[in-house]
Amino acid sequence: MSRVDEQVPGRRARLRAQTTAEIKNVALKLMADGGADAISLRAIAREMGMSGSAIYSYFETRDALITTLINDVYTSLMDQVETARDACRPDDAANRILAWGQAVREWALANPQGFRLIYGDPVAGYQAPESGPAPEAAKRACLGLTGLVAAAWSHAQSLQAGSDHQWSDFAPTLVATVRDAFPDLPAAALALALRVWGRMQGLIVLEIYGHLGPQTREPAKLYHAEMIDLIRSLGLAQPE
Amino acid sequence: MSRVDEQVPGRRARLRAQTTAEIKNVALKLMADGGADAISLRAIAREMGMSGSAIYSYFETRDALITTLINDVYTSLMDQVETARDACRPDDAANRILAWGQAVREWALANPQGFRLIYGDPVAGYQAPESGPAPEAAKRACLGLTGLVAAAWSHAQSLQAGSDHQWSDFAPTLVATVRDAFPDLPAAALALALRVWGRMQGLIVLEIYGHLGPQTREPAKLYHAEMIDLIRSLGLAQPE
DNA sequence: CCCGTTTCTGTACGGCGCTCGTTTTCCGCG
DNA sequence: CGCGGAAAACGAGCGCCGTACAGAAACGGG
Repeated sequence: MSRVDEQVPGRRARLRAQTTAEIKNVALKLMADGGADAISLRAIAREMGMSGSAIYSYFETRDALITTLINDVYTSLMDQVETARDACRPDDAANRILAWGQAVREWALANPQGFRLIYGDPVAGYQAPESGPAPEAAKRACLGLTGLVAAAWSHAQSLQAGSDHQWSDFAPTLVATVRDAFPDLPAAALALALRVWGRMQGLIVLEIYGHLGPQTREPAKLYHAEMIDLIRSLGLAQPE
Repeated sequence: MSRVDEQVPGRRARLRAQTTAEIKNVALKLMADGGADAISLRAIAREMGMSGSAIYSYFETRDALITTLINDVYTSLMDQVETARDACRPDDAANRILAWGQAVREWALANPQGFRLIYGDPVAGYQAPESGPAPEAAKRACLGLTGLVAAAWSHAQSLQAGSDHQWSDFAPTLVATVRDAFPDLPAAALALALRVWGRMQGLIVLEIYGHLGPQTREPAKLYHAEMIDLIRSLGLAQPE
């Protein structure tokens, strides 16, 4: 009830936020060279010039730090991907798909360890939480792709015969979100979105984990061809 | 020069092989529940009732053990996949592709930690060796897929316009093997094979690493649909 | 100014990979 | 049979790690 009343953050809280941010930055630096396993609380503390156990004032456990990192990194990936998509005109479905895919790949190449953190084995015995920003980001990914598919659905629909997907095949919350955003879209379109997701990730994962490198010198060309084929398989005219 | 003469392996060597095998089996068991990071030399030794440092008579380092495991596991995967493929008649290109893809997925679901070991971050700071059984198995995968593509090439060729792949885009040893096995195949077909690889892996990776589970209850249906679409995109008639 | 909360420190425990000097085991040869 | 020597196993120790805990220090609101 002081004059300044709710100077909401408070000096103490500001310092705390700053230290928390520094911990995360150092952790990201350690991860960038050395992988997720190189993220050690003691190393972070050493780098910051404080005692190892002091970190525990900011993160209850190493897993908690990793979880936070995953949330941050996943969110940053999705931000960048959505930005790239939105740089194309909304009615240019083909180029929006291409932009999405290439944005994912470029982000992955720029942040390989971050990509591994999100999509790979993040850390020993780590269990992905049921909810939180990371699953939220995964849903953004899946939903964004659904949007891309929705824009192409009038062309793609006729090519999706043969598989009989039900709404009950999917997670209720995802279904709710999708049906809210795209009321007229059938379950088959959501299935197609998930398949598109897998198709965009496949080559990237192989590349990031070093399985493609020994086979080809032109992974970018390969990925581009795959995206073109994907666009064609959705019944869209090829871009450019 | 005893009566048994050259009982070539020798009793000692047999014991050694047996112990080596036991170490690997215990390691696989530890990996099956707990992931690759749960493979600790001390835990293996404890399980086997011997001193921790004794393991070093059999494996120079933990990474050496992991490398051996990767080789074994990767080879077993490829054996199983090739067996599944060969259960289809050679001229039934579509079903051979389907069999290949589903064999990979089923193996992955049966050995998720093994799959992570091969295609994910196997272990802290682990660097894939340049040569050895594991890259060899990767080449088998890639080459096997090339065979599938080759069988479909007469149908697929016309659909691969637009991308200009050169032989020089690929690893020389891979090119040599491919051109030896399929002399008439162009570079574009090899590119297609790599793309098919990525396409088969994409959904599996998402599923194994738990990104698909929260979204759908029917990953098998999804994967099957993807394989059907893949087959269609190669210009083949859909199976059964 | 002072009390309570927050933050930080040092120490400790157990587990890890790995090294090294020592001891045990046991094959193969004379 | 006995023995020499190689292979294998041991155990202590080093430096890491995550984590727990008790006490000291810093600090902000009353």
